[in-house]
Amino acid sequence: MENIEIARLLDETAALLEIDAADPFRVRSYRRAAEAVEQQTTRLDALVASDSKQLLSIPGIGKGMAANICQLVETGAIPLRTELLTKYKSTVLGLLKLPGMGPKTVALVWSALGVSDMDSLEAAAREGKLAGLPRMGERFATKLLKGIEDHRRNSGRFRVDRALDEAERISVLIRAFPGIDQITPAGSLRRGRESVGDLDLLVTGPACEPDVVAAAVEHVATLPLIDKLLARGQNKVSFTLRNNLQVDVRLLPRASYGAALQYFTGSKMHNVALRQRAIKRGLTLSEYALLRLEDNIIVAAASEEDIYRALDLEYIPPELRENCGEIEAAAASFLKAETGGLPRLIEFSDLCGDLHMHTEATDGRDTIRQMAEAALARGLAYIAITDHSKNLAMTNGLDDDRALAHVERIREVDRELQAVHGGRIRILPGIEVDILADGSLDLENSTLAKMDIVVASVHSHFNQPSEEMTARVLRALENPHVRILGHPTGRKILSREPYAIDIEQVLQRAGKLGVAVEHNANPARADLSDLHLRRAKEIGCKIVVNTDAHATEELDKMRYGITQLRRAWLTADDVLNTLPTAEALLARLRPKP
DNA sequence: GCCGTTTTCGGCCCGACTGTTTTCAGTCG
Repeated sequence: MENIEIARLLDETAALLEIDAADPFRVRSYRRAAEAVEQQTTRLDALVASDSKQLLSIPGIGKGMAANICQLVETGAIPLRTELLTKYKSTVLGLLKLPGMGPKTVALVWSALGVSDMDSLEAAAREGKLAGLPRMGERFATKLLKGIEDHRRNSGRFRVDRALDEAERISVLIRAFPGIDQITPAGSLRRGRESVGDLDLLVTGPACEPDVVAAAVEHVATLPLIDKLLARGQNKVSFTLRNNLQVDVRLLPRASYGAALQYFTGSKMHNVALRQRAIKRGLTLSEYALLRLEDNIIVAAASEEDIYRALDLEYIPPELRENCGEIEAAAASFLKAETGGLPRLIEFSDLCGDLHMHTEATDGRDTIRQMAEAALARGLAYIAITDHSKNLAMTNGLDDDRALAHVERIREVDRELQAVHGGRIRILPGIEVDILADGSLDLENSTLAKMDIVVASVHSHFNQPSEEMTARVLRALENPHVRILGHPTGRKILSREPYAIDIEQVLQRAGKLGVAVEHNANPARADLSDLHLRRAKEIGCKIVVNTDAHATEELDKMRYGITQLRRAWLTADDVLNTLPTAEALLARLRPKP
């Protein structure tokens, strides 16, 4: 059983307990355990089999929860969850996803009307049956029906690049109001998640001071791109766009901007842990300020740095704020401890090369030269041109003859550009070969021998048995010409479909063989999640972050990749294409046979 | 159910908004 599945079942148990009006702190402990499980880089089912006592070393997991996890792994069920499901149908959990429907309300419609799923809730609302219940007037029913409609239309999350585009579009409109200095996207977007559920925008400037903020709020609440206005308070406006992305805008005075930024960046669990830390120090942290409890004196509020420092912590980069060890590490850094401190995370400027891109020779749009010059303009020192091989016929993939001719062209352009740019950009000849069903590659080894960079990729992951696909990749890694495993999981970030490949096995093998594992920086296809990347680092895999660019402007996608590497706690030393020259990089990859 | 410079019991994060409440519970982030 995958960790994500264990986490899901623990989280469901928490939701059911909540509907059952259980002790809220017990509910919280199940939630906390679910979060902790989701963050683990090693598989808990393996841990249960080998040494289940190790579960207790995970923060948030005590004796009771460890027993739950053991039973779950061994029998596939948590007794408490099973018991609650005899009382409530599992479809009630879906009701919690509707706006305005929390555990109390779900329990109420269940006990009063026998409503246990979305269809019957919708019917009850339409027939006016909700009106007899406390706190459920006509407006509640209207809102609920809209919520059900929206949920059916679009209940998914948004890709980070799309959310960033929307943030920019909205920011331009808000900035048109006089007295707005700064607009910062917060929430999961600032933490660098690959998808976001909603968009948090924090706004500050003279127009956001308490005595004048009403006018700015009015400006935001009447923006032309608003589809539905959801809420409007003294300094907050919530709305949805036509694509159903929810946007929360908060207008805040300069003096408390740091506290607000910290608060709304989250994550929730990070904030909870931080506030617990504050209380232990006689302080209290809110979105307005860090206050001393005894006399309400403001200790810090204007900047995030001030707040972390006042809590005896080194500044924690947003990407790490998931409450999975960053607070302990920041405390160690603050105390200048020898070990266990925060790492200096990789930055965009650390990257020196991109080893996976396509040209017009196959399904790319631009030429070898254009790609190289675009890379140079972005500060890179080397690239590999890795067009598709023949098996991908729809991309005009290269057969052996064309691939060999392409190598010659690449070397020729490399020589030309060395003359023009004095060797500031190098182009390595390469190929992205397809891994066939039997694990062989679709070009001759004699062809691959001419390439500096051979990226092996599986291009049809889905609807295939996992064992077969895993075996296929492992066999391909045995080919000594392969130096990079291309987008190994082939996953789609917005669908939660299970991976077609056993990542653990593949990473283990890749690490042993010294094959680089590429992290594809295209946000639509971020192939290794941050957790997989952490695991890859633990195993000692050589990690390469690439764009798989099909046009010059796609090289900019490297920024998303960097964010995700930072989320995985990676430093420049963990990533191979931070090495300054092509020669240094090639020396660290598996030697050519 | 977890946890411990408040250790084996008694705590456990904070504030705003909504609807319909005439004083606040429930939801949300």
